Amino acid sequence: MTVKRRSNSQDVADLASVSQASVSRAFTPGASISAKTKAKILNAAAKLDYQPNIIARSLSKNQSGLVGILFANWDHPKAAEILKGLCEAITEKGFKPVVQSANTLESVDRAFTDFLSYQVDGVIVFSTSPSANMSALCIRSNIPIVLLNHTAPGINASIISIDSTKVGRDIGNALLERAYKRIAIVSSDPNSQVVSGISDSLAETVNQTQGTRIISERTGIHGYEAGLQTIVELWREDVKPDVIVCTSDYTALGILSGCRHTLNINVPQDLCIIGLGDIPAAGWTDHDLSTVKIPHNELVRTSVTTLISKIETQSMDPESIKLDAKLILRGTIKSL
Amino acid sequence: MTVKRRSNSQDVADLASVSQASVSRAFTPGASISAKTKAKILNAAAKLDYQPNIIARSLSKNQSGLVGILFANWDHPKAAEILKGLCEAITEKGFKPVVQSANTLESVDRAFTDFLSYQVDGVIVFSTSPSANMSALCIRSNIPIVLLNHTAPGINASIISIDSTKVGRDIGNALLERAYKRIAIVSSDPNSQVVSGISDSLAETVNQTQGTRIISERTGIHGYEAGLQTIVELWREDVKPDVIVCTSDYTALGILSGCRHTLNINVPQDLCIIGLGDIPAAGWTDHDLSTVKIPHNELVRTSVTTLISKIETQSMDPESIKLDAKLILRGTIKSL
DNA sequence: AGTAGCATTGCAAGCGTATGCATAAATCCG
DNA sequence: CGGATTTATGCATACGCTTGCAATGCTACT
Repeated sequence: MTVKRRSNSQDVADLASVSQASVSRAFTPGASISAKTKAKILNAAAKLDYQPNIIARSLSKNQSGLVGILFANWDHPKAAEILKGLCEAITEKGFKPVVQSANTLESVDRAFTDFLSYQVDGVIVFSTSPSANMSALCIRSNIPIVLLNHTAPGINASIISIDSTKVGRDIGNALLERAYKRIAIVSSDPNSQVVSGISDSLAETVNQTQGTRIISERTGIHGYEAGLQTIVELWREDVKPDVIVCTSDYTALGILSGCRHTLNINVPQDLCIIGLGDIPAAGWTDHDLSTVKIPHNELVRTSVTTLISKIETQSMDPESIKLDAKLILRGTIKSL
Repeated sequence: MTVKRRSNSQDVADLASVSQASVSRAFTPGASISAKTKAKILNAAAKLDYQPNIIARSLSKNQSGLVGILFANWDHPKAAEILKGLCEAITEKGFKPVVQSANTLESVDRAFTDFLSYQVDGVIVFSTSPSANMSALCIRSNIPIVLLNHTAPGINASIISIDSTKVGRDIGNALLERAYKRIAIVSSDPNSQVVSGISDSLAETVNQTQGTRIISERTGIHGYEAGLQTIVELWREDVKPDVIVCTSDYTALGILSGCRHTLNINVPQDLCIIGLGDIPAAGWTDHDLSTVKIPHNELVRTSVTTLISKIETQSMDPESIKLDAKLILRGTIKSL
C-alpha cells in the first residue's frame, strides 16, 4: 500500500486557488485575511483533511510550543494527579507537554539536553532532591524553568512551593497547645528543602517553650513498611517520643498501624502522629490521621501559569511563590 | 539583554571550516564521514554548545520522534507507575512522549487532531472506556496506534491487554473449589472490555456447576467510600451474596472495611472478597485482600515495543497480544 | 472623478537540517 | 606507478511553514 502523503498548505492553496501564504494566514488567528477567502480556504482544508504541520511552524516561528516536564518524584502519592494537572494546564494554554522521567543525576542532565534539542519553550521540574547541575543547566539553556515544590540554592529558576515555614510553625503551635513534649521527626528524603523547612521552623517554634523539644530525627524512611519498622525501633529507646511528625502519610500510616496492632500504644493520648500530604487513606475512618493538606492543584496551576507567562514575555527573571498548606487535625492528635 | 541565538549547524561548520552538510553527517550515526573531520566537528560543536535542532530534523526526515500518549484513566491506582513506564520505555527507544489528558469524547477527538498536527509517529492510548470515534480517527490518521489494556470492537489498532477470559475462569474455579454459591459482581466502568471479559468468563465457568450462580451485578461503583456504601446496600437484600468480585482494589477495601467495622460480617467464612489490581494496600496485613495481580510492567513494555516496531517497519497491521494476570489468594477467601 | 488611505493578497526569503548527486580525495591492487 | 574502486566532502535543494515587503484591490472623502 502506498503511504498517503499528508496534504500541506500548498495543496490547500491549489485547491482553493489562492497563494500558500494565504492558507497560512487562514490558520493564523488575527492575521490579515478577508472573511471570504478564509472561508474558501477552510473549506478546501476540510476537504483535504489538512491541518497545519506544527513542526514546520515551530521552525519558522522559532518556538516549538513544547513544554518539558522533568518528573523525578514518581513515588509521590499524588504523582498521577500532579502530572495530570500539569499536562492539562499546559494543554489548556496551547502548549504540549513532553514528559521525561529522571531518577539519576546523569539522567537529569541528559533530559535537559534532550529538551533543548527539542527546542522546548520552557521546563517544569518536579523532583524533591535538588541536583547540582540543574543550576548550570538553567543558565546555559536560556529558557524559563519552574521548580515545583522544591527549592535549590542559588538556582536561576522560578520556585513554586508550599510555605514550609508556616507549616512547621502551625504544627509546633498545635503541639504546644496540647502539651506534647518529646517530638520525633521521621522523614524520607534528607535533601528535600520542603522537609527541612518544616523541621527547622518546627524546631524554632517549640524551642521557645521550656521542656518541649525535638528528641530525634530520622531520615530515609519511606513507605508503610518502613513506618511500621520505625515505630518499633523508636519504642525500644529509653526516651520515647510523644509526638511523631512524619513527612509522608504512607509512613505515618505504617507507624499508626504499628502502634495499634503491634505495640498497643494509645494514640493520641500517649503518642500523637502527624503526616504530610493528606492522601485519601488518611481520611478513612480506620485511620483518621492528622496531616497537612498540600494544595497540589494550586501548586500545579501556579507553576504552569508562571512558566507560560515567562515564556510569553520572554522573561528569565526567577520568581518565588509560596502557597499555604493547611494543618488538618484528626484523631491522631488530642482534641483540645 | 539580548537573546543569545542558539548556534546552528552552519555556525559549527564555519568554526570547523567544513560544510554544513558535514556537520549534519557528524551527528548522524552511520553517515559517511571520516573520523578526523568528525572529531574536528564535534570539537567545534562542543565549543559552541551546539546540538542538533530536532524540530528541523523532523521536518526534513518527515518523522518527529514524538509518540503521543493519550491518557484517560488517571484514576487507575497505578496511573503514575504506568505513565512512568510508558515514558521511560519510549525515551529508551529514542523517542519522546507527548502526554495528552482526555476525559471527554470530544477531547479524545481534539487530542488526536493535535497529535497529528505535531506529527507524532505513533500513539498509545490508555483508557478504559472505548470511544466510538477512535476507530475512525485511527484509520484517518495513518499512524500506528496501540491500545493499552482496553479493547474496542472493530478498531484498526493494536491491542495489548490481560487475558481477561483466563482471569474470570481462574476466579470461577477458585470459588467452585471452595463451594461458594452466590456471587455478586461490583464494577466501576460498565464499558470496560476487560471487566466484561472477566465477568462473562466467570459466569460461564460457574454456570457449569449446579447451585452456583451470579446473583447480582452492579456497575458504576468507584472507590473506597462507594464500596463501603455498596456492601451496606447489598446486605439489605433478601438473598445475600457469599462472594463479591470487585474490579477495583480500592472498592474492595471499602467493602472489606464495611464488613469488619459496620456490619460484622465474617470474612472469609460468610463472605469472600476478591479485588483487582493488587495495589500495595491490598497486601498490608490489616487488609490481606485476595486480588488479581495485573502485570502492568509487562503490559507497558509490550505496548511500547509493539508500537515502536510498527513505527520502524511502517506497518499498520493491528496486532492483539494477551498477557497473563495472576490470581492472588489472601485472607479474604477461605483456605482449602 | 481622482486620490489618499487601508485592507487584502502574492512573492520570495528565510527557519535548521537531511540527503541525492557530483566531485575530490584516499585507498587498493596488479 | 597508474588506473579502478571506495570513501569523504561539498553543493544545492527539499521539508512545510511564517512573515516582511511590495503590489493590488477596495473604500471613502473631497
